[in-house]
Amino acid sequence: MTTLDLSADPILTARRLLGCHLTANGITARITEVEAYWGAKDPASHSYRGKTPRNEVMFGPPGHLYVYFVYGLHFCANVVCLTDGDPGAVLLRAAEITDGLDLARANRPAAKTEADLARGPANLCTALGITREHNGADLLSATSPVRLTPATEVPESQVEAGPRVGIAVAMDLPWRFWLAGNRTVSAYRRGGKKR
DNA sequence: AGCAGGATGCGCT
DNA sequence: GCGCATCCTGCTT
Repeated sequence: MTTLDLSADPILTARRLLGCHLTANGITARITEVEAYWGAKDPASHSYRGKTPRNEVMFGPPGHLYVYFVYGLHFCANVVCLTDGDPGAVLLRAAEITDGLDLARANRPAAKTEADLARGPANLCTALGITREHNGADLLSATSPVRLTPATEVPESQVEAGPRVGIAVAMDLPWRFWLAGNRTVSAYRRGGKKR
C-alpha cells in the first residue's frame, strides 16, 4: 500500500485528498470537495495572523486534524499540511458515505437524501461524528479515532477548481477543488461583506 | 430556484 | 462587542 504524503503545499495536498477515504466512528466517506488555506499568504486562512490557542494544530506537523467551531453550532475539519512554522490546511467540504450509512443517517436526521449527508463542511463533521475532541488527531496513525487512507486515484481530468465558499476576503483565488459532476459537492455561495 | 434572516458560541479587535 | 471557512427554514420569483 502506498502511504499518503501530506507534507506538500495546500493546493497540491488538496488535489491529493480528493478520492481519499476518511474514517471516524465506524463511518467511512470518500472525499469529494476540498479547499486550500495557505497561512501567511492567505488572508482567509485561520493561520494568517499567527499562532493562537485555537489554531495551534495548524502550526504543528502535517497529517493531523484541525477542528474548529463556527457560528455557535457547527464543527469544521481540516487536514494540516506543509511543515512546522509554515502552516497550511485543507478544509474538507464534502464527501460521499461509502460505509456505515445507517450510522451516518442517525447522526444527521435532517438530511433529505444520501447525497446531503456529508454535503458542506459542518454537515460532513456531523455525519461522521467529528467534534472538538478530535482536534489534533493523527490521521495516518492506525490507532487514531479519525483516519485517512488512500483510495483509487482520481484522474486530473475529473478535478475542477473554482473560488472558495463563504469567505469575505481573497475571494478571487481558485483554491476550491471538487470531483466533476459529483452529487455531494456543495453549491457555491459568496461570502458576506465586501464585493 | 434563489435570497434573507435567525440560531448560537467563541476567539479576537 | 463583532464577525465569522455554516445550515436550515420560510418567503418571494
